[in-house]
Amino acid sequence: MGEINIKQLASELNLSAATVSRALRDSHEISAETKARVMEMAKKLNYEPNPFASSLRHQKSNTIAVIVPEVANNFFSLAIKGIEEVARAKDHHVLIYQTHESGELESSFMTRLLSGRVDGVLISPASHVASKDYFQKVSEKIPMVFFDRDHDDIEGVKITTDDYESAYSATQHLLEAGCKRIGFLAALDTLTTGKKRMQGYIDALKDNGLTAEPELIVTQCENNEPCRSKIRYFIARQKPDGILSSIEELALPCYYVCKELNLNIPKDLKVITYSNLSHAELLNPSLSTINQPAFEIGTEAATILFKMFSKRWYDPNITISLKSNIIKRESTQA
Amino acid sequence: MGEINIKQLASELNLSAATVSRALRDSHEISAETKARVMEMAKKLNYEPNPFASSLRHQKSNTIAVIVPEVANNFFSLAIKGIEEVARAKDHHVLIYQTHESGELESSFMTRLLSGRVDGVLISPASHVASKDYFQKVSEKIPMVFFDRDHDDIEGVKITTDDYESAYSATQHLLEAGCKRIGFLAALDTLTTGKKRMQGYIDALKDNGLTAEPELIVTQCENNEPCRSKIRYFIARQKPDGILSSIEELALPCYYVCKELNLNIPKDLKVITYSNLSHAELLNPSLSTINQPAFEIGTEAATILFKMFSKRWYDPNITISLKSNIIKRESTQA
DNA sequence: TTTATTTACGTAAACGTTTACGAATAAAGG
DNA sequence: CCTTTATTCGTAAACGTTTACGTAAATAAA
Repeated sequence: MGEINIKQLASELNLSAATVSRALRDSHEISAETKARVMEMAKKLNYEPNPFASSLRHQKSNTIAVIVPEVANNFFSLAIKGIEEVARAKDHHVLIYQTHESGELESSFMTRLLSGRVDGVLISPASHVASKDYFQKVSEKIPMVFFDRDHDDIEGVKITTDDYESAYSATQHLLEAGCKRIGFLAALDTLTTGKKRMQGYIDALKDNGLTAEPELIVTQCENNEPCRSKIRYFIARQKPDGILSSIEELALPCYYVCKELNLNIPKDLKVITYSNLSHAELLNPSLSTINQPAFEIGTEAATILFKMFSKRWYDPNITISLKSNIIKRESTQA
Repeated sequence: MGEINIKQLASELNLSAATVSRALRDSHEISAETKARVMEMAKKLNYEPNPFASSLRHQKSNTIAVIVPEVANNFFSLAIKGIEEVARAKDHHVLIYQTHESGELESSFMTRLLSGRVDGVLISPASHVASKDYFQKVSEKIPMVFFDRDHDDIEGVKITTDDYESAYSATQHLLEAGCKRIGFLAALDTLTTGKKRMQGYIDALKDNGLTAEPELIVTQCENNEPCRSKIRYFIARQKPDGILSSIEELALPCYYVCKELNLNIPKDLKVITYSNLSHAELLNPSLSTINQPAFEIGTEAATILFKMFSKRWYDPNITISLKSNIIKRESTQA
């Protein structure tokens, strides 16, 4: 580990470790002259204080944890970017954990964070839920903020987007583009996020005199290979003329499937999806998206976490909703 | 921080802290009966050992650092995914740092890691270089692996891809598709990575009886807004009929620019680029890519780092090159 | 001058673990 | 029976920092 410690540095200067420690933290108890001597020698010897000793003594880690389903995801990588930048400004370190949508893994990460390894947690929960006890347990001990995803039966500080409204608007948009038979590719249906998106879809249909038929809602279709064939079967069988996808990973397979089935987007099937694809405009056809402010969600969540650290945040149970941006492109053209 | 510590746990059991510690680590010095009692009570009281005390004592952190230019990037997020998975399997924690291509930031991160905060470092260096001393300084103290990017004048363990060969092949591919005037969008030219890509381009031209004309090489064009206008000017002025881009971020602007200039890809201009875009196939036209095995680079780099930890790796100066995959699509069709 | 206050530093304890060393008991060997 | 060895556990020191407390000298107030 680190080479030189504060005692060696102190003896080099004929000072006590206490004085050196205080000098380095610019304490008023130390003379300017001594401070200068200490600083110089510290730089000369490349002294770096041992963070574990420091954390042990202070009972704080200057570290936060970010728990996400996946890093390699347009939304989460952007959110993490935002989080890291805020943490950097606050001189904190960022630990990353991937759950791969597993509740068990998530539970294991969370409970192990109770050791004091981090001062706070930013989490976007896994969709496959085992137990939920650990959320409560952790948030009782250390500040915690949900971002993007959350459970409606868990209290906490939550940064989300306008999932209901955006799904409603997107459905409305499909209807206005002439769709009569709109399919919904569900995901995250164990989470508030997914439920709201579905409810927005259902209500928009209802408000337009239509009913959401169960056979038009595709569920249990996560990110793996059977997914595409399930979608192919759905499109071939149900012949929807519009699709609202609740995650990017389900929308892009539609493009491939339409090629296979010789269907034209948007003539035969219009597609709109939640997505943070930065180049949706370059797709063929360009893809209409519900774009979530991923970066801002990250910065906002992190900012609030730091406010919780400094007790400048008092509401333990609040949901802050940021606006998504619906961008209409060729894939939903009338 | 953590609520209960080992002393309280011990007193609860009428044992000494030492015994509890040993029991938890399954030491042979402790009777099976006692171990069981300890385990049970530890679970009951949700005991989590304080990692800082443990790290302080052991002089190891069970943590690795990943330093990258950006997290929100198709390549790096995939690499990080791979790294995290390997670290998970080894029960290590992963700290993330973004340099935003700044050498100063990178330097600051690196030198502060000398405190012992991490047992090893995985780094993909920033393109804007300040000094390079810190690479040497860090790698002398703790295991360090370069991935994807590196400096040719710095020794070390490096996981890269076949940059020279892939650039050569891509250029060859453009030539075979009929290009006579191939532009090169340079990036990372301070790094071995970028230099090799350019050399591959130059040599491929030379081997085909052509010379790389300076006005066909666009440099100093990083990821920001002036970038697109620079590319627009380049295409309008130099009228290349083929472009090899050394990073994804420079290739996609070509698509936008060609729309603006009413140029047809691939008829008027063929484009191929280094990229980890997962849906290059869906672009209009579908984009020919040099696909780097980002995930594998991540896992390979991490695996080697762990071998260095356990002294099962002896070569301090070696470059391991993984093969990139050139995927020819519509954007380079003859 | 004496006393009170300020300045500048040192001593030692504490943070929570781990582990070298030692000790007590039990089992085994003679 | 005594001695040796194995088993099981406790004591105390150590990891490197920080900080409450103490103290000596210098300065100010009386």
